[in-house]
Amino acid sequence: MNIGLEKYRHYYETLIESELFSHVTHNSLNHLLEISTAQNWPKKTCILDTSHTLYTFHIIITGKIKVYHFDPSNDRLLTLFLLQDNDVFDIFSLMDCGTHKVYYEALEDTEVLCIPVSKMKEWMKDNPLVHKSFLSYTVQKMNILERYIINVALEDIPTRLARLLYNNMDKSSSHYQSICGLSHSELGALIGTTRAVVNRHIQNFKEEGILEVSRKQITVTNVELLEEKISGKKV
Amino acid sequence: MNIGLEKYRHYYETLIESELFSHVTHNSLNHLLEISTAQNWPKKTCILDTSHTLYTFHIIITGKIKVYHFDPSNDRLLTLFLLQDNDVFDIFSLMDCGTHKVYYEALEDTEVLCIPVSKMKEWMKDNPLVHKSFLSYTVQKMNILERYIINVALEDIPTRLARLLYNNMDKSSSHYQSICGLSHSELGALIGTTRAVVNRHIQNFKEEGILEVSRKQITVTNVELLEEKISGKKV
DNA sequence: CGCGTTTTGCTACTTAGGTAGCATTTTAAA
DNA sequence: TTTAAAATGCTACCTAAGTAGCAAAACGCG
Repeated sequence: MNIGLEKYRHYYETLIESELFSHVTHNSLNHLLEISTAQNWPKKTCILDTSHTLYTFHIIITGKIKVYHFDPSNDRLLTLFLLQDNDVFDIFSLMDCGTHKVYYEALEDTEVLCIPVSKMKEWMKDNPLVHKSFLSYTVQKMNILERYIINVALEDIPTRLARLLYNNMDKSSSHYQSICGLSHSELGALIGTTRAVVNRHIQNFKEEGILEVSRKQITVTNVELLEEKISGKKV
Repeated sequence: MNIGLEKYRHYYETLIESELFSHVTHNSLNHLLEISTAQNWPKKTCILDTSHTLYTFHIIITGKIKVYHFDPSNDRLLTLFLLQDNDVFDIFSLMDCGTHKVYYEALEDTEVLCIPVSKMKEWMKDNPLVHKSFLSYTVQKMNILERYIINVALEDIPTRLARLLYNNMDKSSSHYQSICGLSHSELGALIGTTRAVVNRHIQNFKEEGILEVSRKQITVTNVELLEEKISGKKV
C-alpha cells in the first residue's frame, strides 16, 4: 500500500476496532495493510463481474454496500445484505466453494481495502486465530439470513415493510434514518417485492397515520402503530 | 463416554471421515469422544426446548434431522435445514450470539453425540485449527440459505417444488428418493408454503405426466418436463 | 435555465396462493 | 381387530400481491 501516513493510520485504527481483526498483532495488521490496496468507490459503483470477487477480498472502511441477486426471468432484484464499515466480502472466495452469484453496488461513497484472495489466504494461514473471529462473524451473518428467510416465507408484505422501517428507525428522534436515501425499488428489493407494492403499502401506512413521506425519506410519526403492524412477532 | 468398543470405534471412524474433524489428532478426537454422550433419538423425537441446544452441542452420526421455525401467528412451519450424518448443531451456541429460535425433529432414527457447550468450547480452544473447518462448514450452510431465500423470494411455487423434487431425485433410477417419506406438509415447510398448495401442484404435475404418486412417495416419470418447470434457472 | 432521468402516486386488471372445509384412504396404535 | 390419527384429494372462495401503464413531481446535469 502506497499512501500517506494519515490514511494508513486511519485504516489501521479502523481495522483494530473491528471484531475481525482486534486481536491481531501489530505486525500482522501492518502486513495485512501492506498487501492491501485502498480504493474509493463512488456511490452507484457496481461490481457486476462475479469473477472479480472470486479473486479479490474486500474490507469496507467507510460507506455502504448492497449485496444483491438478480433474477433475469422476472427482472427483479433481491438485496441479501447491506454491508457497512468493518464488513468484509466475499468470505465465499476464501473457502473454495464455487462461484457465488451475487452483485455488489455502493449505496454511498465507499472506501474499501482490496486484497488478492491468494494473499489473503496466505495471511490467514500466518494468523490462524482469525478463523475464530471470521467464524463468529459468519455465524452472525447467517443469523441475519435466517431471520430474513423466515420473514419472507412466513410474513406478509405490510409486516415485512413495517419491520424494515422499524429496524432502521432512529428511535431517539422518531425519524427513520438508516435506510434513508433508498427508493421504493430499493425497499422492495430488501423485502422481496416490487416497488409498486411497496408504494401501495406506504400509502396505506400514510393514511393510517403511521408515517409521513418526502422524496427518499420516510418519517415515522407513530411508532406504536408501526409496532402493531409487526404484531408482537420477535423475528 | 461409557460404551462398547465397537460403538466407540464406529463414532471415531465417522468423525474422522467428517470434513470438520478429519485433521484432528488421534488424541484430540479421543478426548472429544470422552466428553461426548451418545444418544439415540427415535424418529419423531422433537427438541422444542430452545435452551437445550443453547447448552448442548450435537454431532450427527447417522440419521436425519429437520431444523425448523414455527410461526404461531399463522400456524406454519418453515424447514431451514435438513441435517444428516456429520452435520452438527447448533453452531450458534458456540458463538455467544443469543438464542436461536429454531426447533429440531428427527425425521429418521438418529444417533447423535451430545457435548456440553462449555466443554466443546474448551475443546475447541485446545484445537484451534478446527475453527477453520467450522468456518468452511458454516459458509457452505450459508450458501444453502442464500439460495433458499432467493428461491422463496423470487420464484413461484411450481418452480420451487420442481426444484425440490429435482434436487432430491435419484437420477439413476428416475426415482425420487431422498425426500421420500415426507408428507405434503413437510414438502410445504421445505419451500415455504402449505400442504394444500403443495398438493394442488403435485396434482398438476401428475396431470402433465411429470410424476406419479403413492403415499409419501413420488416417482418422477418425465425428467425433461420437470427440468422445464425449473426453466433454466440455475439457483 | 431547460432538459432528460428518476422517483413517486395512482388506476385498473389478473392471478397465484392462502384458507376452510370435508370425504376418503392409509397407517399406526391400542 | 378395532379405532384413532395421519395423509391425501378436491371443492369453493377470497385476498394479497404482481403487472401494466400513465402522469405528475422532483432531481440533477449541462
